[in-house]
Amino acid sequence: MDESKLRTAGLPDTPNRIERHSLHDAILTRLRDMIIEGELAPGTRINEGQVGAFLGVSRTPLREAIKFLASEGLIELIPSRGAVVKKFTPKEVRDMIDVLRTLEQHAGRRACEVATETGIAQVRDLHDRMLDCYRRRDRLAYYKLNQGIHTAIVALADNAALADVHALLQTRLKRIRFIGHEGPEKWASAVAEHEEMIAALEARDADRLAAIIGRHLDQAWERVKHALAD
Amino acid sequence: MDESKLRTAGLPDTPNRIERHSLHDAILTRLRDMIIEGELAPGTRINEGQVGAFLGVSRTPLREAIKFLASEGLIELIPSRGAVVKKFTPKEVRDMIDVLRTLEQHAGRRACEVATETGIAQVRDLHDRMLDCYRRRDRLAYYKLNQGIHTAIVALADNAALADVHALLQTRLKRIRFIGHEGPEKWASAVAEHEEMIAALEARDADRLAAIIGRHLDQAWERVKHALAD
DNA sequence: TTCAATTATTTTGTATACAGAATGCAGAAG
DNA sequence: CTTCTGCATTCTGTATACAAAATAATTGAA
Repeated sequence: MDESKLRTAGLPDTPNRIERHSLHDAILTRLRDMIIEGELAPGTRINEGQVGAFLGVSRTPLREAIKFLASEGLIELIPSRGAVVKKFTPKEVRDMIDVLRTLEQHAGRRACEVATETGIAQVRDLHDRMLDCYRRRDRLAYYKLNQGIHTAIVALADNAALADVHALLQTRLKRIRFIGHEGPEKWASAVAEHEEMIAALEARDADRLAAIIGRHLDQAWERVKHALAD
Repeated sequence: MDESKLRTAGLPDTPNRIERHSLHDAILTRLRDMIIEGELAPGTRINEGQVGAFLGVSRTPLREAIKFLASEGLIELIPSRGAVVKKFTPKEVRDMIDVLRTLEQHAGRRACEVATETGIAQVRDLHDRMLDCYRRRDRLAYYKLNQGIHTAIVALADNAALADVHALLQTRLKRIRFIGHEGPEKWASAVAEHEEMIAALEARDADRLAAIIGRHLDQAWERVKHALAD
């Protein structure tokens, strides 16, 4: 009796449910990663039978994942001819970065207004861990933390729509940034900029933060634009 | 010989291909409209069998459309429990409008720089047609042209990513705006603001245009916020 | 009567099957 | 040798079928 009562009454609205069907997300994430990491190169036609067999799933859930990624803009749907991995032109990349700058600047300003101290401290923490990766020259971990910091700053603005569109563009750019290997000197300056960003955020100096973010993303474009062929 | 030469050589890269398979887009558009127009109310669970039968298609393409709309943010996917029409909280709506303002202001500034005269003229044309609808009190046509003008201004900025994210938020807000019936006096002021917007654009006065867009979207929030219950 | 447990039904998730379109190839005509 | 046409194959688009999970209904017990 005690037990049953507990089970029905004591449960929170959303229990610690084990994600029963994560297969769908699994396919989605797997495909996305394959595109980002270049395993599926831009311009590649996605053969449903082949890829499905490779992932060990039938075409049905695979096609659903493809439709999802198409809406994300990573894949292009051509009627009766399937899906191809979207290939971004230099202008498109530049435009994405342009929008990203606008969004992050706005997020930064808002963050200066509404962020909690603990939230800012968490960003500082991420930054410290990123510095650590920089010192040990761990590029991949650095890269991930770098993205994480930008996402975290956007999150501080406490605006779901802002976070959504930012994540969307960030995802589309991931593959490009993955390629854009900057040299040591540029890497150092990028780290320095990050340090400035955090400082401005801690001082809640919105204008300064926005300016730094602007410069930071301009440099991101500089770093990346050379690696774009067609 | 002449004919064959013409056929093979004179053809443009992308011929006037009849869209053979528009069914997919048809389902997508139909579903989207059903959500926007409230035929599928927010919070409604989408029964695949039911809706599929209603639309006259099987569950397979329907599910694909649902996944697409889920990525657009109009539908929420709950594992093993299907899809529900996304219900936006007042804060979420406010946040969306906040981002929309940032995006449109940015677009406006860019448009002042890079827009062609003919492009601006086309916006003016849309505006004139909208005025016409206003005079004959044709709300639906007015509404559509209103959206079209905002989209057109964004398009003038010539930035695909910007247009993408703008369209995304615009779509999410469509249903809300569809509800937000403003009274005659507010309607008049909205029209006046539009007139100012076009004038600023024609003068390529970026700051003024941005200011007007800001006010315009603040008012959009004012108009809409009362209609939001939960 | 009320609550819990078990069963029945519905509904989602995935796989398979089939029809139609697109691609590739081979042979015939020029 | 080139080009066009017809055929075969491959691949996409859609429908159907089946398994597992979730929801509803029913029965039994306190």
